[in-house]
Amino acid sequence: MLKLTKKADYGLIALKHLAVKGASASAKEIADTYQIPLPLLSKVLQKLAKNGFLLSEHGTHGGYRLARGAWSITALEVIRSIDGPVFLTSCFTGHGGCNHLDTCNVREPLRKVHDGIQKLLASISIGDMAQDGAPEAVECSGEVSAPVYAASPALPVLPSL
Amino acid sequence: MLKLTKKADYGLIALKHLAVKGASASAKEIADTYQIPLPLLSKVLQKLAKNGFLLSEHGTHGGYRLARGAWSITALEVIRSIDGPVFLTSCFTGHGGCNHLDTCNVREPLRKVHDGIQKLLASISIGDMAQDGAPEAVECSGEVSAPVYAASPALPVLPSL
DNA sequence: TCATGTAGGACCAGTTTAGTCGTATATCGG
DNA sequence: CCGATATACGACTAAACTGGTCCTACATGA
Repeated sequence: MLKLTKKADYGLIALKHLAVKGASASAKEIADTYQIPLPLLSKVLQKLAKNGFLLSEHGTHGGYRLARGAWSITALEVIRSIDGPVFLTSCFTGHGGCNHLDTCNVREPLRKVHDGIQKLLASISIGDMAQDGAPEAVECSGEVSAPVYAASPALPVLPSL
Repeated sequence: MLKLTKKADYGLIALKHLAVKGASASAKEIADTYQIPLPLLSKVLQKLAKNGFLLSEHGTHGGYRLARGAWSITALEVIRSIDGPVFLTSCFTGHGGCNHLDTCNVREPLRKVHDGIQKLLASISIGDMAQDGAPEAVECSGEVSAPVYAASPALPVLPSL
């Protein structure tokens, strides 16, 4: 089905909210604003905090705020942080999930698509989303073997795959 | 998790197999070659046949063969035919799955990613995959004919998006 | 007629998703 | 200190999806 989970969606929503606001916000505030179940959003935020995207503050006027610059957080990182590794097929899990490596005939072509999707996700940052305008970086040429993606100003370092 | 289902995977494998072989093949042949459970592959092939990608032939020497030129079948079509519509988020299902359209702040940015992925998938055809790194160790039944595609010209079908 | 093939519905176990609940803990305003 | 407000986190559940099996019906060629 190739779709994002709601958790990842919620994570992106929350991060963009914080980026736009430019200050800290409580989970409740975000949950109320976007009609997200509070306990569910809390878990997402906790995971984002644990992975270094957010700083959390307890107490009466606590909440979350961005731990890094919005431009340095990519959608790929966020999704991977919440949903785990992003794979186009189970072949790419690395731990030999594919039992017929010698016979499979679609792995290499699919890897190209896979890489393209990753680049695409890595080319959009929370900062891009926060200014709501088109990053217009998302330009996809038809040629997969030679994809030309105009990357965001500063393409951040990807965590090791 | 953003990953392809095995069914879609199997569909692509089968289509590429048929494109490379250039002749018809039975579900059993394909299933044996790639270690795919036969009944599962059968369902995928039936769906592909019903959607106009394959022609089926009953009987002793029956099987499936491509109904269209390999270069005119895109990965996007195949995946969509097997797994249903491809959506990045549930917001894009069209039938108003998203209940807070006015407040959601990530829809437009995500739509760009969504479109990019669709273009990427639409830019790869079975023909592309068939001529990719072809291991050519395909030594199935009898003849090893030079792969001849129905549609000769390299006509990269560009997405209309 | 029989082996071999497709067509397709019913069923099932395991996993994932989305979400709830309960409880512990930290911080601030009184 | 007290209590309101916040995060932290594990256990639990219902529903959906995935991957797969089983069974029957039907078509075709030798």
